[in-house]
Amino acid sequence: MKIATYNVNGISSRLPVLIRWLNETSPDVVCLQELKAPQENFPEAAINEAGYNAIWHGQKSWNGVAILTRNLPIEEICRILPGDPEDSHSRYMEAKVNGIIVGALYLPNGNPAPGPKYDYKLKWMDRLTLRAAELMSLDAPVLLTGDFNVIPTGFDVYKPERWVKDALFREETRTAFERLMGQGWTDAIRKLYPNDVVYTFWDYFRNNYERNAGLRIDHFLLSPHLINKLVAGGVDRHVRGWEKSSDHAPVWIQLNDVF
DNA sequence: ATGCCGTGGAAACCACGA
Repeated sequence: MKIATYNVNGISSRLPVLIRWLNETSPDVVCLQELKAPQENFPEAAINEAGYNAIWHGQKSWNGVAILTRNLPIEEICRILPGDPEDSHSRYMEAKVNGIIVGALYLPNGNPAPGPKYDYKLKWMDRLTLRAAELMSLDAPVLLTGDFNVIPTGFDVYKPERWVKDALFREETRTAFERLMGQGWTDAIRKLYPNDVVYTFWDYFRNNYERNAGLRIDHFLLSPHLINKLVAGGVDRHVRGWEKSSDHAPVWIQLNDVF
């Protein structure tokens, strides 16, 4: 089973690129972030026509997440991250697909830091860590994936010294991420490529993609049950070079789907 | 060190992203 994550940066503007990539790579499960569309404007017909079922949680202007599957039923578990009834952002969906619990997330950016947006990010990470602990305690195959807006280490960014005060890389962010990982999650892409520079995002300006001045912020966290099922993974880097591309590239893993 | 680009929504600029 091939599972992918893709921050599309606006599904309306990205639809041709998304469909082209789906046709080219045929992932079985796709988690999308930054739909930037209200619930009623999700292009369900076009997604269905490409061969995918979808559940989504939209929001006007910002955020928005979706889970797509090809020939697999989706059993929705929830569409908000538990822990804060005041939080109105569409940033989390959870569903069971093919026996795996998939937590699909768009973690807050948090800039400028410090400030209220950074406080929100850290609180959101605390809530995610609580939910992740609950999922871990189920002793079931669980996958947390999406745009984490966290650069785990200095090896995951071009010129880390420029990012030490940024919400994606500052010490509190990395500490919070390490606390989550300490529950026993495995960073699938880093496990597959322990010694390679891997980026999943390149800013639109300053020819960052052409210069490979990127970040690795889109991740797959595997619960222990899935570690031995991981057979491959990578970044569909070339998609970032297409016309009208997102600033993120799709990232994917392949799991040996015997349960 | 920086929003230089891109998107959406409202309004012909601004918020937001990372």
